[in-house]
Amino acid sequence: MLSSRKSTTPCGCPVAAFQKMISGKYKLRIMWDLKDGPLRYGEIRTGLLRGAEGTQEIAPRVLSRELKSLTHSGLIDRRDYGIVPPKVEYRLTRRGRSFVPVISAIRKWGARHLSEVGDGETVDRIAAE
Amino acid sequence: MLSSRKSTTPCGCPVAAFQKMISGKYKLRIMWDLKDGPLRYGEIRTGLLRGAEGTQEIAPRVLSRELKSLTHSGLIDRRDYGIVPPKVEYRLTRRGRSFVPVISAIRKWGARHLSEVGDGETVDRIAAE
DNA sequence: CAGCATCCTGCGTGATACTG
DNA sequence: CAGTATCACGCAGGATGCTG
Repeated sequence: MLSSRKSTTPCGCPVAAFQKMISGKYKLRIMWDLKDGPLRYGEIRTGLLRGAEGTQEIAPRVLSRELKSLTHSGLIDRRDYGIVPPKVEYRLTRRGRSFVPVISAIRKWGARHLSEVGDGETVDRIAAE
Repeated sequence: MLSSRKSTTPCGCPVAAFQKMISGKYKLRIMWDLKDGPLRYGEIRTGLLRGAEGTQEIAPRVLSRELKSLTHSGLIDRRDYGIVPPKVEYRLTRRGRSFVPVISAIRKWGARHLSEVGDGETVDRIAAE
């Protein structure tokens, strides 16, 4: 039954596409860190550890996955210097750069409306409109 | 040392908080649909089906979860009319409303840079900066 | 240094059936 | 109508250990 074809993202929800594209805990952070210029694999890794003291090290497998995904999405570009010891840099593509403002918007909103809530714990319902 | 406090979401990543808050396939879409005014449970459900032909019906459990999560996050408000047959409306809170522009930014970016890519399938790497 | 190979686990998501 | 109760499954994400 039509399982083969899903035609995902019909047209009514670029949001869904967006969500899939940046799904993953680190993608947005990676892009944000990259906005200041190219970074090497290790630098990205280190960067992701800042502000995450409880966290151990990011599993290489995971980081690698994220980077590949972003590369595949055309948001970042991988530059391998092909030397030893290895040196690989990641940088935002044009498309990726165009996305930075969006992340910026998200961060600004977060800064104003979440302050430091975010962990998923009781947001002290300010709800009541 | 510098902080015995775990201080989740240290400060360097409101993005992470944001991601958690809107994690879930429908949250953003729900909010977007809600921007035009209050909707009932069933209406939201129906709305989510638009543009998702391969998709079956959204599992009540899932939708319920999303709605609770959003309510808990203070982005939407649940209004139970307490009558039979049941009538419940969901609407954006002030905070939720403030978030709409962000979604808008996402949609705009998506419309311009993803068109209809999103499925996760070969984005035909436009990469090369 | 920049990864890849393997195993394991939690939870987000879906499907179905039932209720106030 | 607006949900809750169960069962099941795929996959993101973490932990090691190894390599060119």
